[in-house]
Amino acid sequence: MAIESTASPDTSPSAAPVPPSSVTGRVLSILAVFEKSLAPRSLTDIATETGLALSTAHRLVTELEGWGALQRDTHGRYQIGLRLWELGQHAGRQVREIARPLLQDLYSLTQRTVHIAIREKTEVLYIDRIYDTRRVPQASRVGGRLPLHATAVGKVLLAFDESWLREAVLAQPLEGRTPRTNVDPEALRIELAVIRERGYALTVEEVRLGSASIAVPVFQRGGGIGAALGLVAPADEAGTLERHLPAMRGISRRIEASVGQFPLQSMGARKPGVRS
Amino acid sequence: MAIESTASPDTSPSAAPVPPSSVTGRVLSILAVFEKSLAPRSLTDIATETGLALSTAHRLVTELEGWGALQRDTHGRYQIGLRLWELGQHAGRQVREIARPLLQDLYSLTQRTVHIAIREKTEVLYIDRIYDTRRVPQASRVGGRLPLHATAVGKVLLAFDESWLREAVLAQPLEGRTPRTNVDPEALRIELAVIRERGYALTVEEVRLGSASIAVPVFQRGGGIGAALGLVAPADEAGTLERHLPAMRGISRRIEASVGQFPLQSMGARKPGVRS
DNA sequence: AACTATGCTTCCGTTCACCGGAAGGCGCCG
DNA sequence: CGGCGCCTTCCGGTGAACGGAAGCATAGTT
Repeated sequence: MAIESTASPDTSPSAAPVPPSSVTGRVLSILAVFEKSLAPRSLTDIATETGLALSTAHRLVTELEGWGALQRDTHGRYQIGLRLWELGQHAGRQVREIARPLLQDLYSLTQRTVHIAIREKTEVLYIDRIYDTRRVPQASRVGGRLPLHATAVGKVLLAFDESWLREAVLAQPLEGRTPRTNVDPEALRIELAVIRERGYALTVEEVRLGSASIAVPVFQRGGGIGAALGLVAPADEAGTLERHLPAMRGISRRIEASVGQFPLQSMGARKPGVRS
Repeated sequence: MAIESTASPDTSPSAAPVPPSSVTGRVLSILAVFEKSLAPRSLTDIATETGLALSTAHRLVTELEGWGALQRDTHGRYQIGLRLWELGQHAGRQVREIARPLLQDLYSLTQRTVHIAIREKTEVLYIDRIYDTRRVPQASRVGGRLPLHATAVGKVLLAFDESWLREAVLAQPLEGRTPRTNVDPEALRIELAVIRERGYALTVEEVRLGSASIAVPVFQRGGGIGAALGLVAPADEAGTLERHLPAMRGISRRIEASVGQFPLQSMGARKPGVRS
């Protein structure tokens, strides 16, 4: 069962993409083209980026368009279609529908940008967000990813997850997003222990200069962390972010309670070995 | 170019689904299974619902899972995967990112559930929504659809679109969601003319008993309607909904202005014949 | 207006990936 | 223990997919 990883260590970034041998793989590789950027592509672009023959790309793309997985703009270029968007809304739908109103409550309590995120592989994935009216510049967006070690939500997700996972992430090279990002594995290990102890993470300008963030865990019924609830504010508020903790913890409890009856399985990553 | 419509007028609802002949079609039919309900399916379920042989379903589903289009829960059942959700977020991303903060502004001005919707084929598709803290029961959800003729946003979308489209929808059988739904084509035609004249639609208990709704159009730079901005409230507020119109129109203008520079093409449906 | 460039669409004979019946696990329940 | 439901693997025949090439459409150029 060799998984044809799309994140292959391709030596030449712009050349010779290997077209998958199965039709399914080819179709998926067409969809994957749109993961890199949201820019609309011409048929030729798609054929080039996937390594497929033009006529093959044409046939597959036409069928995808007919179904609604892709759609064409006025120039005839292709983009992800609405039907895929709808379909994607189903993934973890309960969680988002439950969390959204509670996120709003948190927003009205704090008047700050708030978001909820989960861990996907070794990155943070932002599930939903309510924006501050003051429009603090954001480093991420809903559906976007950031490294686990640089964000407040990421640190929480890491601190409360299993130790083997934590060590695996710390063992990788850690990207520095700003001069203030903590990229020292040893220092991070200590920081995560502190976070686990006091129950929240606080970062200042580690992901973007000018903004600070605080986050608390959201646990699952069966034990283990399911998500993280975060709040973002201008860096000059960093000293007073802790005052939002009671509200954040209260909302986190309510999310845990509401989500509890649903397994919440769909959103979390499962470990490979499943027993019993 | 016969489009293999999935919404086929299947005589027997639970039996004999015809498996598409192309691999692409089969893959898509597997994804389509999850459009009906968000319930996780076993492999056997998928094979049954698509009409595929078990071994075929197994092969395709395994490949989809490997890529991340599907994922398995603890019982081994399949669901839409996170990678598809992320991908879907790309569809019409600008529009949603631009509209979201403005929707929030409208919410803070009105303190009512507000949403933005577009037309997809002959239905309303809800793009985004901010929920009222009072939790008025909702008939729809983000990513969900409702008939054009029964909702305020739908009526606006219909009223300001081209006449051939309007007539086509009125010619179809019109489903009544509640006893108060207007299902008479002639009466609807008149109502739509009134809506076009005064610039907004108002519905009371047409989609769900106990709730009323008001909506205004959002036009595109190039002319033509792009979306509709709606507000939902308990039915007893029906008489006073018009007081929200200034706020709604103001926000609509701002959405038009912000979206203007982007073509917004991706979200709207295009008519078949494109000239010049 | 004629010409060139670029990109999309259609066609069709060859071939290889897909299909699906069948047989072999695995876990559950009576 | 034996039966059952469900998942996974295997393998030979075959038809759907492949891709080169030719035909169109549209925009840009002399």
